[in-house]
Amino acid sequence: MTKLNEAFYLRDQVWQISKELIGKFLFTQIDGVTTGGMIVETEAYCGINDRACHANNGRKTKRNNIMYESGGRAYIYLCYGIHYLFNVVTNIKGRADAVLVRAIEPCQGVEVMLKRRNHNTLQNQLTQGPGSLSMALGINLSHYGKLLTGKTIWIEDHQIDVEHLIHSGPRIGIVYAQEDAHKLWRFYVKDNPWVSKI
DNA sequence: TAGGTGATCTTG
DNA sequence: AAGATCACCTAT
Repeated sequence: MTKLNEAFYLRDQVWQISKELIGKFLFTQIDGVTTGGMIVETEAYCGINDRACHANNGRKTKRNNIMYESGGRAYIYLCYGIHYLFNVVTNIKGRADAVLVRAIEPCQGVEVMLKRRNHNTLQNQLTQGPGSLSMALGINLSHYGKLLTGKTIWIEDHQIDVEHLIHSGPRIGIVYAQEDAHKLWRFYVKDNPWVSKI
């Protein structure tokens, strides 16, 4: 039950970190209420040479500038005008890598998550897909840039060994990325019902 | 399967 | 300045 420390996030090779985040636990604490669950699906986005990454070709805007800071912070952005997507910034300052968390298996604060999502009963859609997950956890732009070593958003290691269950495939929704669209940088727990449907 | 919604990029 | 695109989700 230890919170991942800064050193975990400061490393290179974001795809490795993306894979290691499977089986870890993502939490938020908002208004005294903790919500969260086990990460079951992630995608790696690798700096200026990855055509699918927001920092591709050195792009740096008001939206993505936090990607260039040192790892261990939250990069959150509005997608399609509606959904807030949560990413984990990794690598040292100046290297704009990030991991998109795409799905969690809920374990804490289910009642509050149901309310945030306007759901009555616990179903897989509650935290399936990056937009849904963020809404369930109450993540929005007020969390932009927050340190993941802090008390609002953080990730814990519960010593669960899922490595043998992790599969990989191409990332979702990035067909425009040409040859990079074929990279196997999406990681997920095989046969886990909380993983998003393609 | 279409449409909502807004930041960013591209085109003229 | 206008138009296209986009790391998505929900209800037809």
